[in-house]
Amino acid sequence: MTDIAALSGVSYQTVSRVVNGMPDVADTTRERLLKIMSEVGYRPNVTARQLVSQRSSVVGVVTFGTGLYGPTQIMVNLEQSVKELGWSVMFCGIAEESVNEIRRAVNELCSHQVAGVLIHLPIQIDLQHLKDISRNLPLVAIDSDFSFKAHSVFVNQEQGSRLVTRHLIALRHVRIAYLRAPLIWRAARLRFRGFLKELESARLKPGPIIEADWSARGGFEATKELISAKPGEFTALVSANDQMALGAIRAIEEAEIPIPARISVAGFDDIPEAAYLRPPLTTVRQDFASLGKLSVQCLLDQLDNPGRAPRNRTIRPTLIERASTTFAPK
Amino acid sequence: MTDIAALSGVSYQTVSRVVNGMPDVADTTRERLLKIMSEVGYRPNVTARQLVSQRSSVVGVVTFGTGLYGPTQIMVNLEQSVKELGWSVMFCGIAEESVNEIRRAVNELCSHQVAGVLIHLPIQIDLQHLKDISRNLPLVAIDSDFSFKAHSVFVNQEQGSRLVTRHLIALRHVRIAYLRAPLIWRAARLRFRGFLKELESARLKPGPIIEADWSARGGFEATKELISAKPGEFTALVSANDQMALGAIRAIEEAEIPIPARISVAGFDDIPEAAYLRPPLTTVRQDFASLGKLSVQCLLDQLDNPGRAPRNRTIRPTLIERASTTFAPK
DNA sequence: CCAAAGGTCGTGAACGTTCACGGAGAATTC
DNA sequence: GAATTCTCCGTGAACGTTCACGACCTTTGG
Repeated sequence: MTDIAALSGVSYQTVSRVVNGMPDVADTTRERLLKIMSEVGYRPNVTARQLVSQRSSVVGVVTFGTGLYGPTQIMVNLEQSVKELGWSVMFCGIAEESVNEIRRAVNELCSHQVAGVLIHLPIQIDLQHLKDISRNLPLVAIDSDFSFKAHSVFVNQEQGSRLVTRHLIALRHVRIAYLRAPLIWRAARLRFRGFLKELESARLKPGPIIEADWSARGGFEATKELISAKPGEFTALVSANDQMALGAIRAIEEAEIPIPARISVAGFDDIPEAAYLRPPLTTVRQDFASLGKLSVQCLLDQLDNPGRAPRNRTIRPTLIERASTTFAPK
Repeated sequence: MTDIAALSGVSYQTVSRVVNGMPDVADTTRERLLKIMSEVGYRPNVTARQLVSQRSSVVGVVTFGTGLYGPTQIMVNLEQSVKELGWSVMFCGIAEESVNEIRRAVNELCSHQVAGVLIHLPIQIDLQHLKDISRNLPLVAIDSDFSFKAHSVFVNQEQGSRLVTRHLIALRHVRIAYLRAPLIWRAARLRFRGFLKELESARLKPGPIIEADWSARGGFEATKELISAKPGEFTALVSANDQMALGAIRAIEEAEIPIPARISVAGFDDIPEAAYLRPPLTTVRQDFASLGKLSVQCLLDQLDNPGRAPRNRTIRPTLIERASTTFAPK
């Protein structure tokens, strides 16, 4: 900046004014400076700016479970939403599911002077100790449980699960099995609970419950075992996500049971492939784009009026009916 | 830092030494300072450190096409590899496929004083103008074509495509159709070329060529049309990725043509679901983890010895044989 | 007992900005 | 014609670090 100033015979302050598009500078000098800057290839140093102004246009994102569809989707959409704002985003993945790792991640982001942190923590962890970390650090929890009050954006997982369960009940299914994911995962817990609750309000007993690790492979193995252990004990299977549903479908068809004629199958997530599986998968869609936008907006709100009490926003998922579910067999 | 110094009665320099784990400070004072720092919750300001030391431990990543399997996978694995280094990563997605957008992205990252840039540019763009931008900015091109010499890491897409084509030829297929992706995509072009080359070296003529947009939906539509237009003109179909292969499979089965008995199908990518499709998909696997590691390592090399001539590293994909391919029908 | 060496700590300057001022000249007002 | 306002620009200080250097005190060697 001083170089530019020297080069054009004005003071650094004037250069600063031009860079930031502030008033109080003659049009002629402004254009002259702009020209020189683009010739030299001047790039303002955001780092120095942050240092002195004590403000930042970078938001930190901490995520876990990248590799899974949901977390990845969230990551990508957050980046998108932040970019639309003209800000930058700094990611910090965590390796293991420990409080210390999270603390480390938040600390790292704070060291980089981020304006705020978006944190997506899909697993159950005792977060009491995080409370002090977040003291006067703007923070938005995305679809995560925090033991203390924090601004948050949720997808109503339970509601989504109820939708799909209700759909099957409406199709006169009575014995509905559930393929759940490990309950340390928040989404796994809530989806499972929604399933149970909806059954209860229809005065139905849950069918057999099995568990796998979100993957197609896991869903395949678990379902295969279920079929050989308790054949004919259910007419529908709800899976906690689409990948496991895919594995389940494969296991069921290997046992030569027709889908959906004898067994209906439903998933959760609406991965892009879901419509082209065979049969096309009935599932629940979460609007990740809105989730991203809402989260960023929530963070911005917090930056504008810091004192405000934590607010929750919730996104309702929608049921996508396809051919993998039909009326219960007689 | 000055606060810590005042609090413990030493100079800021001593505090700095403790923070950075440098020698020349007595064990007693070191422990005392460490204690005070953890009590107060002191976090070093990376921003200020960067400013004065003119060094940075942040690498920038610019990507395009998030949402697709490959780009997303690369993004996630890069984050992982950078983290293992103890560094941080700043992402910068680009909205449209223009040179200006890319320039903007690189500029933004430079403004943030990143140590170097990893750039994954899966589409064909005239990058002449980028040359000046990258002047003495360490840069690694990931599976991207740069018109000027840059350090790069590639996946041998062509080779992968040849592998799968050779596999089908070995199964005595003679009329092999190809479902390609739009040729502005680098991977689409190379995979298609590999297909053609392998056929040529076996003195075979390519079967019908169709095109779609990487998606299951696109693959479905294109294949459906192909079947109705030219029924029986091919005994195998190679797809440029797994999602399109999935769509193709669905279209073929809707036409009641058995897979692989009458038509063999192969994909590319080995998405986690590929093994659980029906039939399980023969495909080509790219090792994204290695790609990430190699890229970061390449960037580091460049930081250590700046003057060195650009080097290329290549990753060989591997063929994954599954049940969707078999001998050509008589 | 003195000089050299080693261990421990402090001082001033710099990094590239922004912020709160203040000042010179031109234009306007009464 | 003097006082006021407005337009444009510059100065000093600060942000939280690191770096190069120097100073003091203790130990070691002859």
